[in-house]
Amino acid sequence: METDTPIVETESHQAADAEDPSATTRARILDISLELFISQGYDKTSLRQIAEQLGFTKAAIYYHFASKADILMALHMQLHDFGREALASLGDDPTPEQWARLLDGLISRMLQQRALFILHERNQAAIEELHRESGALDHEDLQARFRQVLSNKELPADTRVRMACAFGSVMGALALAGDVFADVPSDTLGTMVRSAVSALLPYPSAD
Amino acid sequence: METDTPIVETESHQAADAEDPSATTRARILDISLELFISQGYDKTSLRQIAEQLGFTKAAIYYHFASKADILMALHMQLHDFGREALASLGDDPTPEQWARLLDGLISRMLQQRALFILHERNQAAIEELHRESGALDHEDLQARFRQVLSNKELPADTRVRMACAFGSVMGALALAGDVFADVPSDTLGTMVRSAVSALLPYPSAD
DNA sequence: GTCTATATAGGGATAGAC
DNA sequence: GTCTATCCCTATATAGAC
Repeated sequence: METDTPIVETESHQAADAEDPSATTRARILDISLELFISQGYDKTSLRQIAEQLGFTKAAIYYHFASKADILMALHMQLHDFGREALASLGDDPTPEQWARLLDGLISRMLQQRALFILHERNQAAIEELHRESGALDHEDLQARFRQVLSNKELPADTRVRMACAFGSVMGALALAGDVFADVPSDTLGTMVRSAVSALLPYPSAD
Repeated sequence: METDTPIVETESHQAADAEDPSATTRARILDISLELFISQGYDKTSLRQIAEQLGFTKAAIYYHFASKADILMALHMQLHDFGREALASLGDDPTPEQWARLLDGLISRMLQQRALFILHERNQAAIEELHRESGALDHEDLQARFRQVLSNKELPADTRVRMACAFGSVMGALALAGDVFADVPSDTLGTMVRSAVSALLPYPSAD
């Protein structure tokens, strides 16, 4: 399956400086879970299986996470933080120009974090359930924000569709990076996708 | 969730002329399953739940399908047939021009059948497992064919990336049709997506 | 063709020893 | 922080009545 390029990067080690063993274990759990959740799906992945790859048993995981859903939530939050930060620069109804610039600036970091995006694409149902159960905590969600931007009726329909296509282009390339595009260096791929985005949303770049 | 536009169209009623009750029930099972597999995911959807919506019980489903996986397989085959037919016109290593034309001709039918595409996007893991277990029966798979086309090293990398972006654009619009783009008529949406594809792969259309 | 009842298995989660 | 043992629940699938 993923024999060529590893999809999973090292996780952002939360608040751990270097040697905190518990944080390291936590990160290992997230790493392995991310990989399994992508390749097998969240539901088909059992805690027993995760524990097996870690080298210890199912129950040990409960020391680090309250539940299986909690692991998914932690991974979800990594993407959420990524998106929150990215969308912060956008107003309530961004212009397609702003949208193009946003994608342009994000692409290389999206490529680095592509496992998180693929996780979401392939486990939307599980993540939606997560939201339902958590009640919308403080959870102004990324996806909701995303839909809001693309729903903006101030913009002509064809522009909104182009914005969706631009995002779809990025996701399409992302999904194939390290697989069909394993031969293309990440930087190069980023440049090419940026070119595609500007072909879809042809606005002059000011600076 | 899907309160606005129903994602699921009426299924192709296999070999049933009109009144064959068993074929109708079969189609109903597929309809309901498709809807549930998309909204909840394949794994989280139980046969009990499907039967509930049908108005009878779990065991009755086994009269029409040998297993739960069989239902997914039937749905998968609908997309497979769609794709087989579509890709038939392509040679082994199509030019980007042929690719653009293919997408162009396919978009409106893809929009009609978008539930099948979304099913695949959101249940890739389950479908891959299906393939593993079925052994590759006669199964020259759609996805493999797809990767093959985009892996063609005869083409420059940027062209291949553009082809992937074009497909991603279609999928991106597809995923949002009836949701964010519920206000855009299907025909109009199709036209806009076609325009996006030709912006990504700008080749003159001959006929 | 649809039902009830049941066999069987596996997963999530908890308790408590070390 | 990791282990064993166990509880409880739900799911697939089968057998057999109607």
